[in-house]
Amino acid sequence: MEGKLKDHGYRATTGRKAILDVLTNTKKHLSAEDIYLKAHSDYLSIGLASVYRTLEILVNVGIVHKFNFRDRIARYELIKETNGKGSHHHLICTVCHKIIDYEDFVDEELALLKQTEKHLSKKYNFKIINHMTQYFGLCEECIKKEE
Amino acid sequence: MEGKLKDHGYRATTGRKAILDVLTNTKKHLSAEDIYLKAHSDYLSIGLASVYRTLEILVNVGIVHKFNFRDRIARYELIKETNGKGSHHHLICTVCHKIIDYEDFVDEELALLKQTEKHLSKKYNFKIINHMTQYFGLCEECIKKEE
DNA sequence: GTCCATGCAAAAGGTTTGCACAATC
DNA sequence: GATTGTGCAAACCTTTTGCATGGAC
Repeated sequence: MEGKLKDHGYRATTGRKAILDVLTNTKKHLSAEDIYLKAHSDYLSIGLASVYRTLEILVNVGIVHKFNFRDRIARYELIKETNGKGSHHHLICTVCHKIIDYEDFVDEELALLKQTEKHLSKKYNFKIINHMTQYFGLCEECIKKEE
Repeated sequence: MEGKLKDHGYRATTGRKAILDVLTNTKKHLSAEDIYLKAHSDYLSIGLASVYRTLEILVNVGIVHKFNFRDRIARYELIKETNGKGSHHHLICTVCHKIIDYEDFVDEELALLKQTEKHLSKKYNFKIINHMTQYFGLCEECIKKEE
């Protein structure tokens, strides 16, 4: 993964490695500040600005995916290359903003999405790199609270 | 549509009607500032803060959908009630940030999404209100530029 | 007439940028 | 040793909020 940085002419500095480490070893949907705080344990002097700069590079290089849910806080996660169904399927509660990742039923969904991808690529001459599906609605607790 | 405002206890003011008008009569993916600028032609004295306040209400009431693409600018569009396949399928170029809406192939896609929706609702006790699919990649022009 | 909505300006808060210093190759 | 990356603080820009005034019911 550090190799990918060097391939693109970027240096593999201690700070960047620390950030990659954080992304590798934690749950998803981390904000820049989350990453900044966690990276401190490995590498005390890192600054928030560098975290942002590194994340931008990682997104451009294709290692990291940047999300925007409903709020203005960007969230980041590693792109898993093992299969296409890693991570980008979410249930988002519009009341409490909780995010549930689901991994079920993704196989069948994926089959169709792949097919659609093929159609779309051809029709719009668009090179698809990845995708994201979001369902908006009410989570269990917020349904109860509404009653 | 104004009725829906009143049902929820909100007043149907001139400014709010102007905003609904803008949303009804323009293309999608408008930012708050876009709406603010366009609303000025109908209703000169409207302020940006009121646009934000109105948009928040419209989202809560379920008339408008709020999007976040890659940047920090929120975008808004009317929710079409006629069918489920109105609007929330996008191809997003990660280089030039162009957004292409596609309407093709949505029928089949929708069938599966609906099915997945049912499964997910049951499993997570989540009440799904709407969904969005985004494909990230490179648009035709940006592919050419890369060469 | 009461209460809600508005406009303006100021504040908030996530992200970006300028600059001198430090680290990498 | 040259160039790229970093930390800090200040700037930026979208969105939110406070408050006195205006408009809807």
